[in-house]
Amino acid sequence: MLQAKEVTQILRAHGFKVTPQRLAVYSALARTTAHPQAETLYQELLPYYPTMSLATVYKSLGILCEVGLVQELNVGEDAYRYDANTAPHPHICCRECGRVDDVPALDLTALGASAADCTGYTVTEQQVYFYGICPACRHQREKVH
Amino acid sequence: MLQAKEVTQILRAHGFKVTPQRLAVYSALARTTAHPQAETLYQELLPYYPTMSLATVYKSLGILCEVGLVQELNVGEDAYRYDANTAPHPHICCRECGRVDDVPALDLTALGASAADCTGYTVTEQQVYFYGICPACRHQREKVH
DNA sequence: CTTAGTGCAAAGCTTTTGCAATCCC
DNA sequence: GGGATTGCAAAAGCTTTGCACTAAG
Repeated sequence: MLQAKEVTQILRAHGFKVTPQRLAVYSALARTTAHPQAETLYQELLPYYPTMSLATVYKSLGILCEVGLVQELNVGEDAYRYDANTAPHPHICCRECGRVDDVPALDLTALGASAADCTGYTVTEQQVYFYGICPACRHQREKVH
Repeated sequence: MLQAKEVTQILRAHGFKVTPQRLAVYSALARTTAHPQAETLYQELLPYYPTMSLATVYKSLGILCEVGLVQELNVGEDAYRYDANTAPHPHICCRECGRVDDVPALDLTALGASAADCTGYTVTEQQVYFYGICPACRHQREKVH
């Protein structure tokens, strides 16, 4: 989670202007580990930035991705999710409640290398998604029976 | 790639009727390794099934996924892609031309187990996506310089 | 001051839905 | 024949776009 000052520098270095909206979107995203969708971020910011529009949230997220401050996830829902942790790490998604968590510290570099070997591609990025049932939903199920 | 007879059995076993449209969608998907989108399948089938509609393609794909004959991919595009190879295997996507290839034979079971350890989830599925430049696009680039 | 960014509404896409006609079993 | 399925058109949902106004540098 970077400070506003650092975000400012990075935006400027890429030729983008620094606006309260962009800082707010980054900061809201950096404060949570819930991997929110654009709409969710918008609803969170609205009380503090009453004139902000959903289109601006989308544009800001696009730029934050472009400068490498944010990454876009797609767990196979209707909408994208966003993550201010840009270190490559897997995500895990609950089929029951839809929550998305980080999976810490699995080393995936070897995987990427062997994928490059098999396919002849030059591999630059990777995304790993796991799906299952989160602890809370599992306990919920057990209670019912 | 299963024969029509086997597809028929599997659909019936799940209580679904067997229609020419469903068989055609499966067969088109089983014949290719290009991981097409619904629209692409629709365009391919249209000459042979002039009355088929895109909605039917979507509905058929949904049912084929449900009975385990097909899996849905999401490489982070606007649209879903589909794969008749339901064995869990990674995919690799070219950032330049958008093609999606299979990555054969990487063992991912250990990954899933350690993800379950880290997070407390019960892990049931996984999707691994690599991104980079495919051999054809790389050679194209070299030619230019 | 100049140019990029915001906010609004409208458009664009993919995917889903409602419903009458049709087809599978 | 009965009930699921098709095909069409319309709807729904997410994301992008065009444009006048505003604000950053």
